[in-house]
Amino acid sequence: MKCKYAIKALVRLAANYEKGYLQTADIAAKEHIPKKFLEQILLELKHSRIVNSKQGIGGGYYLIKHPSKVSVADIYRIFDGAIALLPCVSLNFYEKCEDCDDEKTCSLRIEFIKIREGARQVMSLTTLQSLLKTTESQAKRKK
Amino acid sequence: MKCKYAIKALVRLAANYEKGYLQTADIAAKEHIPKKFLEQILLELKHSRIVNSKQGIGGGYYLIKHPSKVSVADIYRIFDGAIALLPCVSLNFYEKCEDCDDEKTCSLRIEFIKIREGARQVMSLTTLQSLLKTTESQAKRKK
DNA sequence: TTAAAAGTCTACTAACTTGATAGAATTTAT
DNA sequence: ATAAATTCTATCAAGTTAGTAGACTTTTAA
Repeated sequence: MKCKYAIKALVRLAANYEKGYLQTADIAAKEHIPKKFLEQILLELKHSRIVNSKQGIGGGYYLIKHPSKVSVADIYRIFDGAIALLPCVSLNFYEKCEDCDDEKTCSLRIEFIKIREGARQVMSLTTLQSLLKTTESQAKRKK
Repeated sequence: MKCKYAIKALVRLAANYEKGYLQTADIAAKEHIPKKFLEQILLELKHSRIVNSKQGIGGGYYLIKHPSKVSVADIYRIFDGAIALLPCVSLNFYEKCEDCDDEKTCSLRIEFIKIREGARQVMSLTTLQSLLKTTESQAKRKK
C-alpha cells in the first residue's frame, strides 16, 4: 500500500514538476488515499530527499529530483526495503545467511542473484517519467 | 524463510530423485533447518502435490515431479503468494484495487505488469534442475 | 505383537509488520 | 492574530511470520 500510494503521489508531483506546490489533501482526494496516511508517506519521501515541502498557506509538496531520475526501484527500497528475495543476495540490504554453510558456493545464492537482477532491471528502468508518459498516452486514448 | 527452506529441501530431494526416501530429520540437520518447522513445510509441499511421503521405518519424503518441472516461481507462490508487487497485476492472486478509478487505463498497472513479467520469467526459468546443476558444478569447482 | 521410527495434524505463541488514526506542535501568508 | 498548511510522535488493531509443542497415525522390523 505505502509504496503504491507513494508512487501515485509522486506521479502527481511529477506532472507538476517545477510548477509549484501540491497539497497533501488534494492528492489524497484525487487518489483516494487516507489523508493522514499520505502525510506520513510524503514525510518519508522528504526525509529521503525525493520531495521537499513548504509550510503555511499556499504551501505543499514538490518534487526535487527530475522525474527521469526517480525509479520505482528507488521508491520500493524506501518503503519495502530489499528488492532481492533473500537478504544474502541483496545489494542494498545485505545480511548474512544463518543456515548457509558456504555463501561463495551456495547454489541458491547464484540463482537468486539472477532473479534479483531480473526484477531490479525492470524496476530501475521504470521511472516517474516513464509512468507519466504512460499516464498521458492513456488519457489521450480515452478521449 | 519458509520459501528458502522449501527450496533447499527440494534441491536435496531433487538430487535423490527416483532413488528412494529422504527423512525430514536428515534434511533438517544438513541444511540447519529447525526439524519441526521443516515438517510443516514438507507437509505443505505434499498438499501441493510436489512431493509425496511414506510413513514408518525407512520412510520419508520424495519428489513426485521431475526436477525440471518444478520452478522457483511454483514454490514461491505456495509459500509467499503472488509474485506481482500489486494484487491488481497478479495472474494467480488477482484482487481489485480499491483506490483505482479505472483499471484499464491505470499507468501503474501497465508498468507493474512489466515488472511482474521480469520477475516471473526469471523465476519460472529457474527450476530444481537448474539449481541442482549449479550445486553440482559448484561442488566440482571446490575440489 | 509390540516398540520404535517415521509422517500427520492442530493448536499455540511471541515478535514483528502493516495500514491507519489522533493530536499537538510548528511554520507561514495575509 | 489567525487560518492553512506541514511536522512529528505516539498509538492501535489486525494480520503475518517463524517457530514450538504435543498428541496421533502408519509402517516395519525384531
